[in-house]
Amino acid sequence: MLNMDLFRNGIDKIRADHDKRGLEHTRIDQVIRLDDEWKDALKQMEDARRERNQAARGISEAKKNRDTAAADTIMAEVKNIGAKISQLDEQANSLLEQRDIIRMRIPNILHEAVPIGADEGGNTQHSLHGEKPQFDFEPRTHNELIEMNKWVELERAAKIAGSRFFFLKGDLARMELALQSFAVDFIINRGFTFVQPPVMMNRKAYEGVTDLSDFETVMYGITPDPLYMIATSEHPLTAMFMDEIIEPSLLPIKMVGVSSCFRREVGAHGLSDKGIWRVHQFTKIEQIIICKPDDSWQHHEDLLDNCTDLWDALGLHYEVVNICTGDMGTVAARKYDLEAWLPGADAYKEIVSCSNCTDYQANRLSMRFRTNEGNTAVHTLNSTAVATSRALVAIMEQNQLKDGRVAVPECLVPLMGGKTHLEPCQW
RNA sequence: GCGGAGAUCGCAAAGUUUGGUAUUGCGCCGGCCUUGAAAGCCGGUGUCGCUUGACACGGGAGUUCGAAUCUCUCUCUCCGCGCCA
Repeated sequence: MLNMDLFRNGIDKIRADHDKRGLEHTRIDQVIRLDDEWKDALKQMEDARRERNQAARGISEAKKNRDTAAADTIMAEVKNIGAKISQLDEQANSLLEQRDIIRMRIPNILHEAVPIGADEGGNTQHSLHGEKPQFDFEPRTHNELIEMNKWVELERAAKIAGSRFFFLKGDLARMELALQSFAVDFIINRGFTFVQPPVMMNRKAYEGVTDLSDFETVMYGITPDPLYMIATSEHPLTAMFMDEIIEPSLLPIKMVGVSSCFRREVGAHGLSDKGIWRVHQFTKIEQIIICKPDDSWQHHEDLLDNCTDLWDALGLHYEVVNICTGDMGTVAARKYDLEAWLPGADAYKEIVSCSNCTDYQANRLSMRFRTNEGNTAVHTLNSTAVATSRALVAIMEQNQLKDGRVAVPECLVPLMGGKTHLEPCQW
């Protein structure tokens, strides 16, 4: 959510950003109009309240002087003022609520370096890492590999949970655990604190960190308690400091989280989504930074460096993509994706997303720190380190051998008891 | 799940019995003093509107001219009991 000050004193910035995104200005105008109406209503209500307060003081004074008659006179005068106040109060609250419902839907101000484009076709390449693996045989898709090696059970998972769930088995499951451990250690070594979050959140906290439409398409709600399963540990870790004034000496707060992630994936279809690429539940290691506004763009680059160093260590071939205006979404001001080469699919596909959300989440969550000029909203950043299911897909496809086995990335071998290749599961 | 105690400005506390419009200490910021610093003294230090103001004592509702204070309700924390990986 954008700060109201920007609507009152920096409206040109918002309009320019909408132009860049190709959006109509309707919502901006609505927010400004509702803000003016709210201020009028607020003023009226405050006048009425002031009247009431003065009367109350008069009564207090009169009673102290044992002047019951004077007290009764004033009480009779202000008898009905309460009803008037609550009516004005209701009106003001309603206007404020309307204003902020619309304000919540206005996207963040983009960084100037964000390329302009209508959709993902407008994304630009930032850098290319590693080399495309060459095969002297026809490379298999990860779906073929998990089936021939019996590493994943989709049908039995569908039987007990539903489609897009999976059992991981044998060496592939073991490598999943090794990946978690490797990624967490890797990010800890960059000065991040390891944090394991709750995997459910209440509605209020969740509205602070995500696009409202996600409640319909992404999040699982819980019965009977009004909670939501987290779609990523970004959400609890960012909302962790909700409603707090953070000690400046604590900033920047750097966290690496690991959690199961739950996504409904409503509307997602397609052959390329078969297998474990797009699923309802997966594990993700996530980097989070909460910092002062002046530092956030440097931190954004640092997060990306952590990612590229980590994926370089895994020895995989991928490109870094600069996300364009049309592909950006509401919350981020700038976003890099890592896209891994999948020889089976003959395409680069998303494995990491690295965002600077500036003060957009912090405004909604009311997360601030002290400065000489008063309390100021912090900036929040998040980046995948590794989403294990997708990392497994990339490793399987890029490291596959002619016989269908898969070479374990060197950095993971010590975490797999010295095992250098994934062997088929017996059943 | 049961019983008890609690939630007051960044932190710590008073005020709640008896309703009259939020106080103190620490921390932080600024000023005075000083060669500089500390100490000391003075002022400031939640939110919104900004011109005098309004709001804020965990959230919401109620009683009242007026609620931190009384009533109801929800949430969370602590202690004890029960259950449990």
